Amino acid sequence: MTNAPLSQDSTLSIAPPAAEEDCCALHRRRHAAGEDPRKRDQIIAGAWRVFMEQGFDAASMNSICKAAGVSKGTLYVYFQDKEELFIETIREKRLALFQELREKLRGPGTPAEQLSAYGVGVAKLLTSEEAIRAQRMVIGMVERMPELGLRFYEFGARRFLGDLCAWFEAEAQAGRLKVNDPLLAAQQFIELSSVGFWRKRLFGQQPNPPSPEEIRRCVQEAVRVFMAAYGC
Amino acid sequence: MTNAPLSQDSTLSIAPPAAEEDCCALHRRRHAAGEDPRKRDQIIAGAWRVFMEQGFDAASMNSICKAAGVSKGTLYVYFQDKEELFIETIREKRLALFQELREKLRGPGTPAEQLSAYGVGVAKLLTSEEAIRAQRMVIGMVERMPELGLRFYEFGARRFLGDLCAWFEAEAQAGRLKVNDPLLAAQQFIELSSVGFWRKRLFGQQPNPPSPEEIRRCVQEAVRVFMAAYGC
Amino acid sequence: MTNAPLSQDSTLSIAPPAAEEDCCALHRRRHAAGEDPRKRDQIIAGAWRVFMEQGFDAASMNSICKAAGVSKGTLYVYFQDKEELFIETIREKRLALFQELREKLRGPGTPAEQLSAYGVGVAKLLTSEEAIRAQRMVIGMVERMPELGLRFYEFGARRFLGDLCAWFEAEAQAGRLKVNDPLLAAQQFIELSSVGFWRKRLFGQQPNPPSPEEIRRCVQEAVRVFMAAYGC
Amino acid sequence: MTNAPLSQDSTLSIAPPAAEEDCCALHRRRHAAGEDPRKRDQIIAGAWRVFMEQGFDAASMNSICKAAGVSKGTLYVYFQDKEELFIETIREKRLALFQELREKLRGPGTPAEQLSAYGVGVAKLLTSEEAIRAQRMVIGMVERMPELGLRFYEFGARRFLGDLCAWFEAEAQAGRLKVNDPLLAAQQFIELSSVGFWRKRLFGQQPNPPSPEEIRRCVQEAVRVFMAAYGC
DNA sequence: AATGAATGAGCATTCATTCAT
DNA sequence: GATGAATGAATGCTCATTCAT
Repeated sequence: MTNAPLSQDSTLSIAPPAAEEDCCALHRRRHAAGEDPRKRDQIIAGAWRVFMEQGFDAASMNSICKAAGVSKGTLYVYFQDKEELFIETIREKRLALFQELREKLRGPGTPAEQLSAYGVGVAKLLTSEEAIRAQRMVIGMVERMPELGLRFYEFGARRFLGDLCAWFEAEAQAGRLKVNDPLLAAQQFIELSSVGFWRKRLFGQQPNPPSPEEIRRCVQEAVRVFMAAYGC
Repeated sequence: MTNAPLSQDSTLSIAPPAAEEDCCALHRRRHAAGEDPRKRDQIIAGAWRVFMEQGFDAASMNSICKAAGVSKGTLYVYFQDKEELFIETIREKRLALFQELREKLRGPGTPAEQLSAYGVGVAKLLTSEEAIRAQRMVIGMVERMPELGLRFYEFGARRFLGDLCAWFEAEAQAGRLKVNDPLLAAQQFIELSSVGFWRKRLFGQQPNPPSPEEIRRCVQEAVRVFMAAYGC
Repeated sequence: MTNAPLSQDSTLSIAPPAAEEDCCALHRRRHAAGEDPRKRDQIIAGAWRVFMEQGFDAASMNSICKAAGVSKGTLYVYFQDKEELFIETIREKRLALFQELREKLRGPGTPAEQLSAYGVGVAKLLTSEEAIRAQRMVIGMVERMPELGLRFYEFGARRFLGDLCAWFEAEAQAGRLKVNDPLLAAQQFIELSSVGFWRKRLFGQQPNPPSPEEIRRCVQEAVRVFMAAYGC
Repeated sequence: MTNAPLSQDSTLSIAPPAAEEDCCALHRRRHAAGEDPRKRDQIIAGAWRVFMEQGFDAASMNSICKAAGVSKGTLYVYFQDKEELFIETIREKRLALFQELREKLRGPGTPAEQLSAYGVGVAKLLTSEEAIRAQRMVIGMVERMPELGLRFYEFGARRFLGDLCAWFEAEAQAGRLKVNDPLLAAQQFIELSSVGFWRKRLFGQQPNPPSPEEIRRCVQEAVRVFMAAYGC
């Protein structure tokens, strides 16, 4: 039923680009039930807004309909039930959030510079308003929907750790870093990069994302500490 | 109607002042409505069990009554509504959880040894089953009950950071460590100590608390990294 | 959950006898949840009115609540769901309807007279407004609730057939009737007694129960036919 | 809006006069909206299948569309609403079921033989799976759709009774039977012929139609009883 | 003071019907 | 003329809260 035609996983755009419109118009005048990607995105966008503000249980399907601008019937054509809607909403959000980050390690500069760029990316991402909201919801639902937590972690944190890990191994082999346990090092670096911010944000302690300057400073210190321990 | 007598948020004393206590005990066996601390604890214990297993919304007041072994009427004498019961339950749990930790830094040994002991304590605490469940619930409810998150952080993380921070300042002044920004250093050390575990546990990625051995290893590395960056 | 205190299936009395009232009042002031037979009867009475007029599906639980003068919550304490309420309603009605009949065969008079009295009883019963409504509902639900039909037949028709059958056997042995297949004879006699009426009433062809005179005439003919075939 | 082509059944026919029909057939292959009898039959066939299995309320228009292989729009062109579709479906089924029977009384043989043949026909018909399902549905809906019950009885039972009645009158006049009240006699004979079976089948007590042998035996006894009472 | 039966607003979900394509 | 996506009123049911006992 689910995530049909989101080819690039990045367009949450509600106003569809004209080009695609034309293309569709050419091939078929009307979408099959539950198959119009534009409508699906519209529902997900509304659901996201409501879930984000009220959480899974407090969000009523009625509010979601209103927020999405579709009728209940339509909503239930696209998603079997509230749970599926939630899971899919989180999935789309996760995809949208995690898309951009992964290339930073391939950038130019010294290891410290590359690390720094990556650290800033991670810190910015993890503490962005949307990511925090998504993570809060997922964490809050882990007991009742364990799969959701697994997937979220798997496709978020795990992936970054993998990238970073591989990069550490390469750097170590090239003799530019001294890393025995690259996974541990990767985890350490990620924790250091968002030091304090993530936790604070999760608990609502800091209502707004940290400023770029705060992040920069934090990551700079993270790199300093990290290089002190692992640099040659 | 939070009839808790906790004036400074640190005393968990539920028992009413001695004078009244005595008087009561002497003159009548029976407590005023909603004033029997034993019954209050009993309710909180039941509520904690149910909330922990089902979360705030999915937990029904009925189950809580059953779990606590009291009637609905009684429950509503002690707590105004579900929300208050939840907040108080979390509060008690937080107090219970955070009680033990704070003395570790005053222990004997080199700075590295003291740090190590403290790191193990923090990591063990933060990833214990009860703490994880409590944190998940709090995080999941932050949007709807921001106060709850604030307090939880304030009286948990913040406090440890404060202790650690003060300790760093002292060690720096004594010339045993080189710490410019003790708060940042404290945050870094705490993140390093529970590296990876906390996040994983929150997301249900790791169903059981890390073993003492895992924690030991993780903290050892944390101390190593930390000392490399901040040691003299 | 269901039919608590109906020990002998005979008391459908909605207005409880004063004696019982007193007794209850003496032993406990209040009934357990879902255990007050007066309230149960009240709900069943309301449900019967609504089901009778609209049928199972068209009857809404809301209407039933209103008709019964109880809240939805209460209703759902006494009956697990709509289906159970329906089944129990039908059961009570069946018991109430079928209670009176069975003694007629033991009455005085010639076999023809006894038969006649019984035939009138059966015909009157089967075509009474309440019986017709109950039978219509049961028949209409047989596909979805086969048990219901089975029980209804089992405890209604089957029982009468059994009585009649036994009576025929006795009469045959006493040499007053010539009956080879007493079950068939019993069925024949019952069909003859309500000849045409039952079917007509079921299909709504005859809005009111047949008059006593009509019944008398019909049964008289039934007895005549029957005695012509089975009399000595 | 019942555009059925059933000329005799009391002329519900809204269908246009033959002339226009021809004209249409000649000039264009396409029927006016809701006028293609093949499509109408197709819908009725699908509706019958679904109604038969689920009953009026539980059957959804969606399932019926699927079963009939037409779209909802089309369905609603042919039938104003669910109720009308149901009524028409029942009507067609009634016609189909009752079509075959009426000639049996004109067959050869003694009165007893003719009666026997007719009785077998009636018993077989009334207890056939399709007839039982149809009758159950009609009976279950009588309260909400009284017309439906009236018509069903009128064009089913009533008709047979009429035939049989006329036959009895003829036989009586010919001196072959002694019948005072031919209508009563007809009802008696019909009840005797399906003795027990009809009721049992209606209540789901007997999941399959009675075997030919069972029917034969039952009718044989019916004829015996009947002739004992009415034969010369 | 304690109880738990009763309440009814609120929920997720279904489905007969309409109407733009 | 046919389609089937969209609608939203209506349903069965739950559960936080109240209050008579």
